[in-house]
Amino acid sequence: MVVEDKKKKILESALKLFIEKGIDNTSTSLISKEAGVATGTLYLYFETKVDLISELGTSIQEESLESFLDLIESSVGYESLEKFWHERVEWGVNNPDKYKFMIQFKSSPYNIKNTNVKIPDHEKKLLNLIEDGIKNKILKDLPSKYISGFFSAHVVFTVEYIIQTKTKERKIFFETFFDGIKYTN
Amino acid sequence: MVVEDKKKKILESALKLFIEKGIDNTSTSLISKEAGVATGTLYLYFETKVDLISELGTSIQEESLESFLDLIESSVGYESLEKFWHERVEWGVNNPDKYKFMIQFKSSPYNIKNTNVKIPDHEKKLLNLIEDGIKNKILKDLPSKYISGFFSAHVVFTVEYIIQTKTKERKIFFETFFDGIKYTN
Amino acid sequence: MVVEDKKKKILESALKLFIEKGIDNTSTSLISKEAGVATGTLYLYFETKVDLISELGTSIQEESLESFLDLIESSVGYESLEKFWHERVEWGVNNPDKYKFMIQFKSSPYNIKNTNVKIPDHEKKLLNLIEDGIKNKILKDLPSKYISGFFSAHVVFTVEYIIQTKTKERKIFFETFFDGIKYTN
Amino acid sequence: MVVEDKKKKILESALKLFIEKGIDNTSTSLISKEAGVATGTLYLYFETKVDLISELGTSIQEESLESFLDLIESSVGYESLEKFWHERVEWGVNNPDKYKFMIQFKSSPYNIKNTNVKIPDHEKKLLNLIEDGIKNKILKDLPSKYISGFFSAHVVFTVEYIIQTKTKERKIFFETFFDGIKYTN
DNA sequence: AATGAATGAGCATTCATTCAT
DNA sequence: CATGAATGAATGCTCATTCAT
Repeated sequence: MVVEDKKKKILESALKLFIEKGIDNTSTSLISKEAGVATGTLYLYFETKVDLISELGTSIQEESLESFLDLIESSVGYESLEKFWHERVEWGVNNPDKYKFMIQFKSSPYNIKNTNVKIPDHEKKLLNLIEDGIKNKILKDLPSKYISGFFSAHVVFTVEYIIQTKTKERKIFFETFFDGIKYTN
Repeated sequence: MVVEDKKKKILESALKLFIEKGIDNTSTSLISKEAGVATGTLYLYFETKVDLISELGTSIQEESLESFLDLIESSVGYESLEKFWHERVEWGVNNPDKYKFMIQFKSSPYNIKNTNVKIPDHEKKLLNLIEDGIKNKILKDLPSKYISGFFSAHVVFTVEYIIQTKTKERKIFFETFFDGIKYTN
Repeated sequence: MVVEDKKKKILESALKLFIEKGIDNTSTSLISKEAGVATGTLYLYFETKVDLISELGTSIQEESLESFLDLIESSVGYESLEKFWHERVEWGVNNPDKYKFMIQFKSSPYNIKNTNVKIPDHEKKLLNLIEDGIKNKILKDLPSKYISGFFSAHVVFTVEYIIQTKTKERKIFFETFFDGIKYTN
Repeated sequence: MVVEDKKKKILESALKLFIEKGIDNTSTSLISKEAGVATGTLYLYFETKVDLISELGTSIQEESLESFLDLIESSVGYESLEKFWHERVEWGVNNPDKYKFMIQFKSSPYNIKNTNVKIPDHEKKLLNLIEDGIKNKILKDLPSKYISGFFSAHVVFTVEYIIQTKTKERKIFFETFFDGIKYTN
């Protein structure tokens, strides 16, 4: 219990500082100080700074996908896509720090995707659903990878917008995505 | 002339290395070596490493907007928006290094927006046009800031997609943006 | 009994690791792990790492002299010297790890000769015997300290040679020492 | 000139401290302080601490052999061997610090013999001479490696003895070596 | 302007030692 | 007696920056 608390505290401090100052401008000694532990203690829980970064990034990615995976079994249409979109946006809005770090981490050299199991899994499912949607003339005939990428980019942008403006709106934002990809004859 | 050439060489070397190895993993001495000048010479043109980074980021941002500003005088509609969008996307596709760095720089702790002059200027013009579009029922009644932000995010994502897939497609991608924001009754 | 077993286990583990990796590249926590005890346990038996090293060095030195002391009562001549020499060489050949460590320890900064009791004792006896030998024209008229030092150096070198070459020869090696110091008119 | 002075100063300081405190108990920052330069300066001249140690060890070994190599062409007998022996002993007595370090370095894990060219070269020559001596019944019929090793061990011991006692004697010491290996029927 | 040797604060990491359990 | 999590001083090394030439 207490042990896990200390590790948790270190991860939280790291997260906070990484967002504030950037990963490379945050020293391990500063993380320790922020977490209220000695410099050596950090190395009791993480072999290297890179390990700490990786574990933080991976654990947040997995956490962010937990609820998402439950939803992914249905078929694609306005409602199901909206549900997915909403779930992701809401997670980002409710976990702004983790969200910011996840974005930063994903495109960083520290993200050496190898132990990721869940993530490609969920991506594949989303792609399958999109391809179904295209076949069934619910979605435009675009590369499925373009649509899934667009989905992610749209979510990221919307999360940032909502955090900044603190707006309660959601539906109209989702529709800027869905109207862009829905099938029209 | 010769002086400016040296400064240019340093900026070019920095850009190349920043993309290759990341900003924080690129030492000033390595930049100097790559540029073929002495370590001290870099400090003749830039007070600090941060200044070099800022100047590089700002100059690329400005460069990317040069052509954009000329276009911005017209009125908003499918054609003019498509022109803007196309211009931005094409610049990104044709200057992938500068583009990558610009994205990286914008969300880095080094971008302490303060010396920006041109950028808010052009943003204001885009916002004005969007607001006109909303009033004239060409665009959906959304916050104009949301639309301009969506525009940028869509461009960024599309550039990345095009670079990765080397596709020649453009129009269908633009339409995923425009169909999302165009007025429908 | 059990207590002494634990201490013994620590000393044995330390010896093994010191030879394998060197004293300074062996951490106390590694010694503990090798000995199968907790890190803190080591400090129940030794105040500091230096104390552990000293005690190990001293105890091995004493052990190596145990048999030697029994022999030292006789008079100097080819046979008695050969007996001494042989005893020492054989102990080194049969205890190569302890021997290696002893040599290493003797010339290390950790050997701050102060607690030595037995050692000078035995050296004095050897010196007395040598001085008798000189008086009785059995040995060359050399400083007795030179002869006793030569004795030790010759033993050390020979032990190393025998370990490396695994030779069974002894007598001819002893004679390279004895012929060098025996009286000739 | 000045540059070489700085490097020389660092090597001298390192030598002094290595003997005083041992290699592993001497930090690079202490070496820098002793040499009167900044911590970073050391790394201008040596890539790593290990490189510094290696260069120091190798350069001293080579220096110690310079005069030795000239002598090695003659044939083996009392006089030539005495000349070799004397040369080596005198170098050790005149360079006590370098000598102590060389001994320490030779048997340390830092001596990864690979770039040594001169050293095995000279050893081979000495072995050849000894083998000639054995064939010509000048030396005892012992393994030539034993004799060459004995030579080195005898020199080392004698150097230590002379340094400690400050004696001027030489010839009688050499004879404790030569009488031990010379042919007798 | 240009050079590059020199600086020293700062970093990631280790490890002898302590102490609450 | 025994444990092992926790400590923090110390280490080897880097690098932005300076300055005498």
